[in-house]
Amino acid sequence: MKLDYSKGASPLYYQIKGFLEKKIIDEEYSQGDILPSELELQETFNVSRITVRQAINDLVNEGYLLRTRGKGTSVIFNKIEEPLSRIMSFTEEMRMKGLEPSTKFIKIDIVKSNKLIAKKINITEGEEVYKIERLRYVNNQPMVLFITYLKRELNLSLDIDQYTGSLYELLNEKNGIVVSRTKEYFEAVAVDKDIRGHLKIEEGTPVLKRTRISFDSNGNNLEYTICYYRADKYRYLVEIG
Amino acid sequence: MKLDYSKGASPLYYQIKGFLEKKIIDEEYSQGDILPSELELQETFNVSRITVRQAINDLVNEGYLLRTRGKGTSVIFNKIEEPLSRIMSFTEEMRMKGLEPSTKFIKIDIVKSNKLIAKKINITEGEEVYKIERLRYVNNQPMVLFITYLKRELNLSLDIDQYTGSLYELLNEKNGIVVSRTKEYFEAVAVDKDIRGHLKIEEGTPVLKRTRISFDSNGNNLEYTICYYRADKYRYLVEIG
DNA sequence: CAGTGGTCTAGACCACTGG
DNA sequence: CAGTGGTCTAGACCACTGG
Repeated sequence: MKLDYSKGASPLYYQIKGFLEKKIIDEEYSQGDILPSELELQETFNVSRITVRQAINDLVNEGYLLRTRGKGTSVIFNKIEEPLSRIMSFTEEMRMKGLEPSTKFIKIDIVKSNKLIAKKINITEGEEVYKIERLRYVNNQPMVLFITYLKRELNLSLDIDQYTGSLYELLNEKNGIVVSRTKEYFEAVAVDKDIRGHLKIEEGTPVLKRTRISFDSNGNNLEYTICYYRADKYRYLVEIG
Repeated sequence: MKLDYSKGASPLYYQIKGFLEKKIIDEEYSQGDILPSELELQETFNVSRITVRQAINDLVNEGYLLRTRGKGTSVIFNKIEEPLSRIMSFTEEMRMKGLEPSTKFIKIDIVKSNKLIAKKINITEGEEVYKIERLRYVNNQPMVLFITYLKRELNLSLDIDQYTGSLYELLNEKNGIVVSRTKEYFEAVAVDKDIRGHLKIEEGTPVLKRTRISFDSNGNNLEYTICYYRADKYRYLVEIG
């Protein structure tokens, strides 16, 4: 196998990683299979052992591979079928299921933070924050109401047409922010008349409440969101490990 | 700094990792701080750069550190306050909060699997499985009802006294099984009279239903558990990233 | 025993950061 | 510019696995 040594090409280990990753996803190597040994891979690609190991290490850390001394490196699972735990937006999640979500009700305001909000996004009580409310539909049925608080320093547009799609995509494009860690709480609750109205549910219908705090890659918490899901239409999937 | 070079000692990189980890947890290095450079650490410990990097890489992968070329390696967060996403049993979780859970109602049976159970733990419909029901209390209040299905091949004891503590700890001790990946669904539901009775709640009280499939390190799914949480007493925390 | 991954050394050149 | 982490080489010895 020839690697690309030209200027500007990806690092060698990265090319090897991609080569192996593709074989795993294509199931040329499938669950339980033993990969070629490090020595074989060294000879195949004509690189040093450390370079091979760097490629394999990455795949181990991403949950594809398991190394066992004396035995070899085997495939734990094939990612396409069983994705790893990651941070996914509602939009992404629905698209993965082949559904296109729409947004029916949007409000964006600048409000003074109360004690709870201030604590959640690490500002002083009373400081102004953005409050965005979005009601998201799938297949013409209300699915979830999001109430999001964001730091004022993000300098967001007050044009509601900006907020019809994924908020995470927007933050990424406009502010270069990547959400890299979240903390989420799950509760089952009864909700008030206002929220019932938005979700079109009867009194007494249980609602899944999810509260999320997000952090960017520098560890700054930037978002506090409360989500109310119609529990009869939706269940929330989390994968860990 | 002197490392332990005696026979049977931990690897050098592991000792260095522990040294750095301790300083992070003790907040000698706290959020945002820049660690000593790789060169400095090499000299401090009198090891090669690769050894230093191996220690740092582990800490990066565990979410403690962030490397930036040209700048240095900085602390993203201090684990004690904000634990990473990991798989935790109910017992562990409560102990972390300083509470000791107890188990009030236990039943273990061998039953024939229906279609759903068979699919979830990857066996043929009708094959026998263990069904374990456990009602867990905290502070003398019912908190959660677990209904767990496990593969027959695990050869479990039918002695209910075995199941008063953490099931995961038991599987680890008796069968050498480590749960390394899970898939969990969250829903808000209303529950039947039976479950309401166990949880001591009124009709109409929303309940948080959590469904979990666990996989061991070889990717075998071994457990299917349905959990009903008293939503008024409990909220479930998930951390990702 | 041969083969595997685990650990480690002593170097090298590079791209990026900040002053 | 000096200092940082990113990539890479060519070796070495080791512990563990399975036949």
